Amino acid sequence: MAVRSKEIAPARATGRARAARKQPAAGSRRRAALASTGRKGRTRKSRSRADQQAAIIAAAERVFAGAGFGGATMQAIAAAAGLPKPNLHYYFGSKKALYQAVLERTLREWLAPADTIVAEAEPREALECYIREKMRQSFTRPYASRVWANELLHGAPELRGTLVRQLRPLVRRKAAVIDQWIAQGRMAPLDSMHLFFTIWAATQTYADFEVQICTVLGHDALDLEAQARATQHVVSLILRGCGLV
Amino acid sequence: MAVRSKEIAPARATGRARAARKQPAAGSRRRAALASTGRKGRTRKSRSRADQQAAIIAAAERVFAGAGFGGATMQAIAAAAGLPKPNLHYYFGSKKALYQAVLERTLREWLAPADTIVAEAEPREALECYIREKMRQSFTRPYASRVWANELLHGAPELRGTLVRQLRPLVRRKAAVIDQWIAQGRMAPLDSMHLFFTIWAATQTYADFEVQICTVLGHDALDLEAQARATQHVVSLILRGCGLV
DNA sequence: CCCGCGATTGACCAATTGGTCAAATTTGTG
DNA sequence: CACAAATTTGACCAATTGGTCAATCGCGGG
Repeated sequence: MAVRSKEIAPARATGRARAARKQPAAGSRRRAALASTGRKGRTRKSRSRADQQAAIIAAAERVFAGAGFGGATMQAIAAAAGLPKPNLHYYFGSKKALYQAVLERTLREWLAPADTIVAEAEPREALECYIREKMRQSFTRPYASRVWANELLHGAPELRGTLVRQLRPLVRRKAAVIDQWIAQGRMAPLDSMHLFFTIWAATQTYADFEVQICTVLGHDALDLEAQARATQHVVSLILRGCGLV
Repeated sequence: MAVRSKEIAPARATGRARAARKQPAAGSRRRAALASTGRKGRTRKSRSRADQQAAIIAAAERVFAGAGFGGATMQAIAAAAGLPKPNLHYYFGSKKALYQAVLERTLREWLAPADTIVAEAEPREALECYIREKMRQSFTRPYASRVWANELLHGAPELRGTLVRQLRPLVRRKAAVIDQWIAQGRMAPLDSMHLFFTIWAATQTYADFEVQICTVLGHDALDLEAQARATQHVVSLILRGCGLV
């Protein structure tokens, strides 16, 4: 039943024509953004665009976190954002592009807390601050953490480059700071890069595997008190593990 | 060659009849399994069946780990197992059932290492042994860990019940042992349940987020030496964190 | 007041997906 | 050997999915 009467509709606009049409949209988006920052006041138009994009990204983050890239549907994201599906394509072109926009936003937040780790700081204070900030992120933005975790879990096909270009150099820099502290005898000798892996794991587990933790603890969700308790546990366990009393 | 003399077979078995037809298969499967254990020797048939199922589960584990439940396709699993797609349905009925079979297998391995944590044991030795076993699992069966992680990440829709019925009681029992050790002054005071969360996180991160770790370390994969180094790091950090020198 | 352009939308594909079926083929057994 | 049950397989289907498109809407500038 393969052959049908479809042999009539041939070349029309297919393939690369789409991409060509889509790029202009992206172009004008960038233009609009520039205009809103540079010119007198953000016009209603560009503001609406930025808002719309932010709303879509927020909705997409929730849906991707809940179902993974493969399990999420543009339909579901559109519904979560309260928009018809073609709007998503209007703003982001494709599912993958939208996904990357979500990941990009996450990366920035993910890297930020490491700022506290600098050679001039006091080791104990710097690490405690870093861990607390990571814990705070896990509790306040669990969806972002889950999208990130999901991507890594599946081999990070969309951001291998980013890991190499941004995460890796950052970690090496921060690990050097810790090595310096160790050399000065200010903390126990340990593998500084692995220390980061452990801190990430110990903190993000509260976002990524929240169900497991809540189930084991017998809570419905982690209230502020439970969050404080978890934070205190992670901080003291790791600080003691680092020989920082 | 497609349409043929099929117009003869009409209303026959359709709709709910399917499920009915599939159940018998499952029934006979169980029967066969019993026969193979109870009777003289495993017959060629039942062994073949068990082998086939094991092969399918192994293939499914890889594919689910790499793409999540939503991203994995029965086609891909069939290809990975070297079988035509209908065979998967013959053995497991549906994608979800196959997924649950994979999860079930994982759970058993997941729970096993905790056996070392008993009141009679020496805290330091028991915990070290537990952590090392968890690390070993991460390195030898990363796909299983990822399937499990993926499921938790997305809210564990398929195994909430299992978490409540099996994981939770187990953890409570083991946490009680640790609390006892703490009460006896044999290790630093800390929250025993959260200690488990941290150990799980710190160990499984090497399976779940392997890409991230390899990228940061600049390795292609973690060779035996790197594995030993990671294990040593986690063991000593956590033991020191527990006040076990 | 109207014009132009970006934003919105419903209707619509082609491709893929999970799942089915009936016809073969293999296997164990009386 | 013959028969029935178990297994394998290619062809097929309905539903869903990512993505498209032409028609429309609405607002700000002339």
